[in-house]
Amino acid sequence: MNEEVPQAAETTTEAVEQDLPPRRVMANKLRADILNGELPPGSPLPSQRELAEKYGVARNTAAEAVKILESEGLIESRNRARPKVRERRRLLRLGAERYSNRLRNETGLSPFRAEVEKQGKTARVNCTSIERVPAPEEIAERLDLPADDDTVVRRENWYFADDEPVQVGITYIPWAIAEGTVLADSPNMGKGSLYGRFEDRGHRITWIREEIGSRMPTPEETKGLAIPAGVPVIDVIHTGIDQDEKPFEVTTFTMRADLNGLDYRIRIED
Amino acid sequence: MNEEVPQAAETTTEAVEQDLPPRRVMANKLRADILNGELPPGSPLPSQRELAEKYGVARNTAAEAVKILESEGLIESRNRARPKVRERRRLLRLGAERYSNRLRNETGLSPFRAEVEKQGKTARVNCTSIERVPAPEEIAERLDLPADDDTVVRRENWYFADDEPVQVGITYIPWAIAEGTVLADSPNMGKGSLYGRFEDRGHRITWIREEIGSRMPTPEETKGLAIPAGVPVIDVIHTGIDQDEKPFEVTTFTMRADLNGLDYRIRIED
DNA sequence: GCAAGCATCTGGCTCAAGCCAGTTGAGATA
DNA sequence: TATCTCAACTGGCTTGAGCCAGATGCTTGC
Repeated sequence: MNEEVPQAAETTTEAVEQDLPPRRVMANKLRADILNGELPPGSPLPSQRELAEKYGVARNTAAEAVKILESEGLIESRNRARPKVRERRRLLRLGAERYSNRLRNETGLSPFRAEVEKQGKTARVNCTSIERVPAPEEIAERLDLPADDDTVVRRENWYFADDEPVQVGITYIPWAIAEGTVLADSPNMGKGSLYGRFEDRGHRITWIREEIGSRMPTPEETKGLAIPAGVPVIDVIHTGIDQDEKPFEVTTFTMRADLNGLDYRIRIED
Repeated sequence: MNEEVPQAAETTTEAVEQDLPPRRVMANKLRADILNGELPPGSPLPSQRELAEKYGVARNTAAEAVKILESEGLIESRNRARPKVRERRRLLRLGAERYSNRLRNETGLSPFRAEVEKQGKTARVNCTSIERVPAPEEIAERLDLPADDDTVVRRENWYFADDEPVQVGITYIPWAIAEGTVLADSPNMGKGSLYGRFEDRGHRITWIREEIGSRMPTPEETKGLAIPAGVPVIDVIHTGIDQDEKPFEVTTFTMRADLNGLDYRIRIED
């Protein structure tokens, strides 16, 4: 490096520090390095001790700066190994077409499988429990259950793409519909999967309602879905509605937001 | 690879400490107190110094435990005041009906206003900039713009509910459509708002595509939307599509996830 | 060429001490 | 009664010291 070539404008740099505490200044500089490609995705950060020396702060402070970036989702640290700049993963895009009756009849696949395999990954679904329980209030409302008969079948499913857990779904089915069918007691749904069985019982999926929110995961979810720090979850309350406008099924999904997205095409009614 | 599928078990309490580091144990106990109502929403936490003494740890450690809960979105700390248990706010529920042509013609309101006022709040929208720019790649794709003519009007809007900033939207409109209309230069859209003007130009909104994701906010977003720690944002890439299946507008929304949710009712095609 | 063993390094976590700016509430003042 | 002042307190943040378990990489022995 020889002559000083004057910079144009400062697209980024020196708004970085303006009486901010050292850990913030440091975090800002590291963030800039990540965003401008100096620290490309996948590359390990320098050690805390090196960073501390480089920026003239205590190791503690350096660690805090790193933690800031971690909480922003820019950095991933695994156990006690070097933290790395997080790689942007390709999202699973979940649309409404996956519920299509035609698609189901043609492929015989469940909505999740259909979607994941379309995107070139390997799908796996684990049904971890099937129980008969009284419906939680939120669910009873959406299923229009009478107060004196709110028994539902609760089915818990874990969804994997390429052997990585990506979401959990809990399906609630009115007992009146599930009774005496595989819905009530078998993890194996057969051809056409869940919605095939609903159709057998006279409920053809015609509308869905999707209520979508996002929040930070609970500790249980963090553990169960192996969610890295700085990654939220997307919550979806999905209601299946049949040809007679009757809800026949509610599923609550909890999905890792770094691996899943939603993609809907919706007709606007006049 | 044996995936860990956690069980229900442990409805709540005493898995709390099992060789976890003190700050975790402490966080778990505090979390339990919050979830079981001992510390109701809105109530202030004891001071760090009190907590430290109560749990027999250094103040530093107590502060870290609090920070854990903050990052989970359970606690809100404002500047240098006592942290409080976060109150669950009512969500703005954004559906697709707000784009309805009939609704627009009847009320003359923009989609956001229609939705917010329906929910009994006061809506305000600030148009902070209108520029003519080349379309970012993501946008050009969705608008089907030819590479040699990718000029768009970029309109930045800030949305407030009851005077609180809840989302930002950036709308991109092909220059060919905006040229010579208020779309190109005026913050004031007139009756029927944005989509009224599109209709004037022969583009009646018929379909929308909504691509939804979630992530932690950038520092700019945190500042601009006054997002508390532990709250993610919901990203929506919204594409407006007309009666001829032509996209005529793309808007990217960034919304506070603690104040906004989405609620779609979607017809399943056979 | 390969596996096992081992010393080194790293991040996770805790502590005690301390400074500072902003919040808070009680009491004084108008 | 309403406003102002001010001292006490609070959380934010930093430091430097230190312990530990796990990751890492080199060396040794087969």
